[in-house]
Amino acid sequence: MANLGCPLKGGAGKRTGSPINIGGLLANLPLFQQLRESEIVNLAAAAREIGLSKGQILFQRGTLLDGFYVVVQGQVKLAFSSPQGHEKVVAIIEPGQSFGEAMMFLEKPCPVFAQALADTHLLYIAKRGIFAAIDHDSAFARRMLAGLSIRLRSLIHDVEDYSLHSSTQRVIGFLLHLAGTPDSGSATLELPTSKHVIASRLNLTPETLSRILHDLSESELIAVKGRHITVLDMARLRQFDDLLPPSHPLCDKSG
Amino acid sequence: MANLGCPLKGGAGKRTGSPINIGGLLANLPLFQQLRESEIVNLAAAAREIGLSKGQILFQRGTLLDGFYVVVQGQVKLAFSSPQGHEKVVAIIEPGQSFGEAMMFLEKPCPVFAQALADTHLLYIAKRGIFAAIDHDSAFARRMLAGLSIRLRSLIHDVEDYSLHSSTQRVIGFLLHLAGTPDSGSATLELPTSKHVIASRLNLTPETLSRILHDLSESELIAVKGRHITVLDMARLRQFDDLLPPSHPLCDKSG
DNA sequence: TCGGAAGTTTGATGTAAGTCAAGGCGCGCA
DNA sequence: TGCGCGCCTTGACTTACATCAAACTTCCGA
Repeated sequence: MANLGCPLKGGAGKRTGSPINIGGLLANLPLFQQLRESEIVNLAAAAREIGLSKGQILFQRGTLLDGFYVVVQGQVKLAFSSPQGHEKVVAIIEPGQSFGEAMMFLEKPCPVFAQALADTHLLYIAKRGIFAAIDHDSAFARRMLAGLSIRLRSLIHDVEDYSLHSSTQRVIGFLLHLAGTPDSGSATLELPTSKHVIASRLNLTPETLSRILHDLSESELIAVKGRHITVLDMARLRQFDDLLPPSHPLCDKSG
Repeated sequence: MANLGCPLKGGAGKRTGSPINIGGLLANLPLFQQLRESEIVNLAAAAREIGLSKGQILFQRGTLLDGFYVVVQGQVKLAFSSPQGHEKVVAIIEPGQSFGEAMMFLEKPCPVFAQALADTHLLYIAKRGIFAAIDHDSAFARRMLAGLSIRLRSLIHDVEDYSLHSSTQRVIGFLLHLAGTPDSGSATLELPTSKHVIASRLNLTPETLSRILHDLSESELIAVKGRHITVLDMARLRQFDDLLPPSHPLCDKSG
């Protein structure tokens, strides 16, 4: 097991104010937790640091990725934009999460663009490092496969959400997700970014999101204070989700 | 390179009328094309044949998959159903294509169910066979990763389609996809299954699909005869796609 | 402390697509 | 040959959500 505190220095001197420990960061990531120290060293050699300031574009749609990215600090959004200037956020990447693996393996133009939502600190890991790790260690290959599978499953979840659930149900799902484990009682949470971005992530307009949060407040299911939201009763909020459709008696074929 | 015509017989005698050559089938699949013959033999040992009749359910949502499936003949749909009895088709799997890999790697309940759209002949390949191949051959692992990446990319495409394109645009995209390569002139195509299923795949109701096809016919962009559709002018149909949004001048911020 | 830009809310209105309900068409089967 | 049953189409109506426009809030920098 790689020593998390090992004093590896990232490649040659990069443009970093603080001399950050690339190996240590890598070893902390879920994907790389079980790598041997020597393998971490190799990966670190294929990695470099990237700093982005808020709003900066990392890559545009159509870019060929020769590696993938890990967020160390900050936040990155993946989105596509329509010719009409509309924008749809596909994912919000938080520290510890990675993105771009699939497009790295595919060697096809990336269908989304990536933009920093805040000042952000990334690691870029070149393809060769990953391929070496795969060749070295089939367990690593399996973990990589599991990683992509998780991504796939969450995309399928999104598709289900968009096609089968109402906008209110999507918002509730999102809130429950943010609130995390507590199955009942109240929970408090903080929206990870602006409501504008979250609305897009949920496939709705800021106006609609605002109205839905308002309605949920009126029903005393949640309390909203800026980005701070309190779920007053997890169980009741979850029910509300199931409760909505019946009000529109659609294909109830019972006779 | 594996001999496509090699006289491998599938494991012990299965419930097959025709004694089908599992090894040969496997060797033909994109995923397994570059495997050595010995590896094909191993995979074949982990595989078995499955026959489904039209309408039969292969597995329900929530099933744990201990392997994945390859369609040899026929057609399988992957879909989820809402509590209200609605159904959303995620994918239509054609001969030569596979499904279930991601959920096999994840070891989590499958979020969709699988149902045969026609009498269908499948191969089931147990996890152990794939894991052995991965351990044996890192190039195979890479191909598996590329395979999942393709799947991921096409799901992202779906998400883009659902969130950014109108229903007419989605239908046009689908038709262009089916029509294939010809960049201009006319092309003829056959819908792969009933309009009901295709509508669901495109996230719209049968009524809406019917109306859209009608409108496209009226505009003399296509001609519809049952499941048989002729795209009269590929280029013009593609344009129509771009042409639609301007008719609804939305966020054009030019002064 | 003020000013102003960005983010958010609220209200009035529009519309794409869904729903409901008949009716037509094609096709297998008697 | 004609009957009956799915599949598809057509029309009238509904609705969830988007759009447009304007006011309000927050927060930061001068």
